[in-house]
Amino acid sequence: MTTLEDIARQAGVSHSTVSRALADSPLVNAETKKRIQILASEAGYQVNQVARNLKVRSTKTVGLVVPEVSNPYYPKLVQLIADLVRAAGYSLQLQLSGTDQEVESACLASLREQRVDGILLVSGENGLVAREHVNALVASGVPLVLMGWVEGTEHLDTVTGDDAKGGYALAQHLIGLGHRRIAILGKSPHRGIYDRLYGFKAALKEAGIELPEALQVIAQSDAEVGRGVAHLLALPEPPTAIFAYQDSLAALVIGYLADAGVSVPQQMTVVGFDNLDLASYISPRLTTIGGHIEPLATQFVGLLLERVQKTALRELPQHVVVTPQLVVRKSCAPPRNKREEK
Amino acid sequence: MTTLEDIARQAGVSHSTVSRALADSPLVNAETKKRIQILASEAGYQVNQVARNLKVRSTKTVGLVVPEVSNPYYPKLVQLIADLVRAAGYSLQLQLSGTDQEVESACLASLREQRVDGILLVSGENGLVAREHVNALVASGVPLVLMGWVEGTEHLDTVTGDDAKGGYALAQHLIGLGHRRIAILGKSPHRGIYDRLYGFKAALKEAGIELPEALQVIAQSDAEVGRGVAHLLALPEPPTAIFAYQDSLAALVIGYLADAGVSVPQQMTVVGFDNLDLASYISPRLTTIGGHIEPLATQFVGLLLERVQKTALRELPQHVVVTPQLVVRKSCAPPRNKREEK
DNA sequence: CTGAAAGCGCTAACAC
DNA sequence: GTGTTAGCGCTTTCAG
Repeated sequence: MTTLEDIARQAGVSHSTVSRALADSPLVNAETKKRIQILASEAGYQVNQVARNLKVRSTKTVGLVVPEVSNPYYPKLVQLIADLVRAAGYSLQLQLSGTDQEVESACLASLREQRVDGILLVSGENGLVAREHVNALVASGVPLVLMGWVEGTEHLDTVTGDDAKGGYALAQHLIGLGHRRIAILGKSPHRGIYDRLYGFKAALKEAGIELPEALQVIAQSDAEVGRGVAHLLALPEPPTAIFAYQDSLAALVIGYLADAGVSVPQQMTVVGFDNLDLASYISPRLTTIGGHIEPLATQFVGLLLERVQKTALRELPQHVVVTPQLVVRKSCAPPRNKREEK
Repeated sequence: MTTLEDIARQAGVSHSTVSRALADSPLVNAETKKRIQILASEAGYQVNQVARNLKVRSTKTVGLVVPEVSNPYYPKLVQLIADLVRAAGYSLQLQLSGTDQEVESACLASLREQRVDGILLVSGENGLVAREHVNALVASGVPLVLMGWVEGTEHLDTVTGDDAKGGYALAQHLIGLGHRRIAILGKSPHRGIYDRLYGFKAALKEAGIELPEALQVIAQSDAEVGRGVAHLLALPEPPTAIFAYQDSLAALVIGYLADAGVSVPQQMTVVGFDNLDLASYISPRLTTIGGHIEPLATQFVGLLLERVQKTALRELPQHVVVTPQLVVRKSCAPPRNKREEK
């Protein structure tokens, strides 16, 4: 691997001159600079960032920890973040924390050892657990911003979507369509997802609509979604609409409904949440809540880079919240009885 | 940031002893070792990997460059790779090369500057373009393995799926079902995807089935897929089956067919390629070609780590090819006329 | 404008 | 067993 020294020798100058020349410093004679630059590029020289980083005490790298990338929500986020980070001239160190809190800790530790300039932490579905780790990190002055709701993080910079508002809008939409018997279906509501249910339920309550236990199904796996759908259909009085509180779940629900010969939206209304790409390529196209991911990503890296770049005054922790929008597509219709009434 | 020196001072020993103790070297007295370890953990000491890397001339990091992560094919791959890499004790440096060859070059350059121990390069859809860069890398001895078909890479380690075989199997399946009028639809076939078409066409030819121009539609965007579907349906003699040579395209096709009131598989058979997760959660569940991604990922990182770890004898370039399987689900049926004949 | 020298934090001979 | 020393390759004073 060629070093500064190597090309310094070739150019007959000292390695510091080469360093300056390659940094395009005005302190070096234009001609020698040119000469050195040419020499370097001919030799295929590339700075050794690890040496450079050691010296300048910065890596121009931000760490991103997300739970996984096989759940389609995250890739969308990662792509946006990656583009923003790159645009700002930083590299991205991606860590997948899985669902395991130990792995999350390990990720954080690794990033710190790597001396990344800042950390973007997306809380897992079970809420963040590596709290001590995070606190230690913050205490040690590493800029960190958190995405997702986690209890007791007022002292941290955070960005979150206003899921409650989204859930509320969704419920209102269904109610407006005439639905009164509405089911909800999804994974057990951990903190990350609790709010969308909260808002949804609030709207139902306001409208005086009951949400009996029988219409609330918890499904942790694909197979359980299938069983849940079967359960709902077998009810003496089945729902006319289902709120699957993640788009991928909604897609699954639509599939199981089709298996049972129930068509969407004619015989059943289904709505999701997040407006992932899949929402627009499944059929019927999904009515959902969206538009939050992009601003979330922007604020996420914006906030971090602000912290990273101004080494000076450390201000109060910021809490950004982004309001999502209702996205109306094709998966909803008035309930059957309503239509017949007309 | 606490350093070895800091805790050496606290422990009243030299920094090298601390270094040894933390590396759990047997060369240091058991008691002092214990004492140092405790001290270090209390102080929240974390090695400075950048200093360490500089010294040991290795980063225990591998670079992964993929075009993007918003196309659902890649996240699946990235997840698998990330898990394998982590399991082997390496970190992952993710770079998104986009569709732009300049960006790809920049990614490669950045990884090299970062002094990653090896590079996993997934060729973009347009085939790899940063050839000079890749050659330079290989010449400079950085282990690199390439995923995806690219011309003139016999001198590189590569892993590829046998897409031709997959395409062939798919066509045979359709033919077996009785289809004779079959359309293909997808992006303009660059090298990365050419083979699946090649195999598909070969099977048609063998069976004496024509594939007129009118049944070959190129669609670069979502909207064009819609137009393509409309075009096919408007044909005097429309196809009875459509091969959309990427799962996400197939999903889109199914959606547009639904818009036109054409149901799958009753009125139209649709098949995809890759068996992404979405293939099993859209409805109808998609018949496709799958099972290649996992072995591809395994071989990909296996090959790289082999190269990275044995600094000794550099063997001949390896070319691994993985054979995919037909995955039969619900999106195919015999063509209408056939069924009526019975 | 350029060179000499120091030092980032660590590991690994090499002494003792 | 432990300390001393010498770098890894780079940036950046500080002198000239």
